[in-house]
Amino acid sequence: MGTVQQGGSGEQPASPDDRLAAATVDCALVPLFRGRFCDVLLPDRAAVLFDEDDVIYELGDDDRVLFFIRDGLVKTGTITSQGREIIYDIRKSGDVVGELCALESVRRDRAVALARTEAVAVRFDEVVDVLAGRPALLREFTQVLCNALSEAYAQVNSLADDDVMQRLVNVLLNLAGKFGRPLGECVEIGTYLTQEELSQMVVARRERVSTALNSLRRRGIVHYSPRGHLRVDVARLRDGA
Amino acid sequence: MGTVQQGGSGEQPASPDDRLAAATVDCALVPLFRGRFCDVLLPDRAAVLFDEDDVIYELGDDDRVLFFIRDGLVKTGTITSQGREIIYDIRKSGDVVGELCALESVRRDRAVALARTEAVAVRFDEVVDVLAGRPALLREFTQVLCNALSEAYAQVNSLADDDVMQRLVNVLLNLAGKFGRPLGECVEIGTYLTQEELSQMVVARRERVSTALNSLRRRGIVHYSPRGHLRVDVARLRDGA
DNA sequence: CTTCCAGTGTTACCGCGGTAACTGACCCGC
DNA sequence: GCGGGTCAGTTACCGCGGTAACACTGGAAG
Repeated sequence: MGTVQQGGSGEQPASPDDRLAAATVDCALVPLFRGRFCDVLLPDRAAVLFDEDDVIYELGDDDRVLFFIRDGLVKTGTITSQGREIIYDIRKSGDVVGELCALESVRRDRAVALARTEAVAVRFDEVVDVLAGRPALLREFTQVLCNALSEAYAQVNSLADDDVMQRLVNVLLNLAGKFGRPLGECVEIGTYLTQEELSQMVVARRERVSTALNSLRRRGIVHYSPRGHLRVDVARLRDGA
Repeated sequence: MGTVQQGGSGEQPASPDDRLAAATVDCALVPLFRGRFCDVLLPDRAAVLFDEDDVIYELGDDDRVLFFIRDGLVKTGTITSQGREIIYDIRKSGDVVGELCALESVRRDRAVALARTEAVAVRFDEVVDVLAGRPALLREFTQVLCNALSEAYAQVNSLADDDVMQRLVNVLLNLAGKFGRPLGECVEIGTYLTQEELSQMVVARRERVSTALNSLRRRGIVHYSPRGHLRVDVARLRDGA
């Protein structure tokens, strides 16, 4: 369940120039590393490695720890009392995971690596200590929380008045925004997700997502690219709904 | 839409002793005033008065302001693209409202007074300034955000695998926990909510909530008290679901 | 008193989507 | 090659809950 490695080095390039370049790219892409969060909080810390399907934390765990993703892909979600898995969000390099631990000692969500992931674990107490006295960082951290809250509310709204097709469209647009690379008319979603996983984001049966997806394919709005990656026509997706 | 009155005084008792007593009661009851938040942030500020049905802030507003409720009752929620109103939460004396404004300049939720409400408005910037350097307050504020997030996720879970009856039971248990006063075997929910409002919390049609509620009444789990207030048998409600 | 209306209670209809039960494609290890 | 496992695609059935269209009540306003 995750191998400890020495912080700072790891899979980063070795030479100072390379490291600077990598850092610049990171900071351009990501919300939390941008505001010097990494500079203040993360240097000289042990990173943890997770393989695909490794559980980062589980429902009911009582570690009050946040994970700052250096590299990789993580799903956050839960398993309902009836055993149904739901995915709240998918997070990538530069995002935080586990922010809900600020609430109580026992976790009400879970996080699982969807690919090999390198993350830095920081105790909630330490985060608070660092945040106090650094208004800029505090602002950023608050934004992270509010962003999650806002997306959760959006999910509730969507469940309230969208049908499965519309919810799927929402999920695809989100994914295209987060993981999309432009590719001709379309945007290719750079991460492979099974229909099962898609359906857990849509909150519907896999079968429904399958037929909805094929309906979009028949209309030429969605394509499968070679390695099973989805290619979506964002414009038509957006006004088709 | 809200009358400005001089902060600190208002409807509070005048003598020092009375004010201390009132403060003690407040602090015993409520999450945010408890931790000296009020002492640091709220003295000498103008309070705003809202009548029933006054809008505190609306979808699309761009004021980045949090409201600390001194007294009253406020619903937060939204109106979906299809015109359906949804209630995310109901907040009372001691709670904060408008925390989502940390995210962007335009509000994605709305808040409406359900009863005469007295609240202190504080710009988000100021909140950040006060929070910086006060870890205890920072912790509390983070808790407020995480609590909202956690409840939003719970709502998603509930929408994913509970039927209307179970969702209604959840809502009633929440209300009993927040606004309940013990009364014999039962707990009386101290605030009057129309079935329409209940249905907006349950996220279902009013008609369904009406029949579900009466089903609970016939089973003796829920009663109407004189002024239309609900009296619920928390124990049976909990294990009935 | 009567009128009006917000809130409540109920019921028939029907469509969306969960359930179940398959088939088929592809990949991996033996 | 063959068998097993994971993922994808499809369809018939049927139940929950949205829709619509009512009737009833109590309080407020005239």
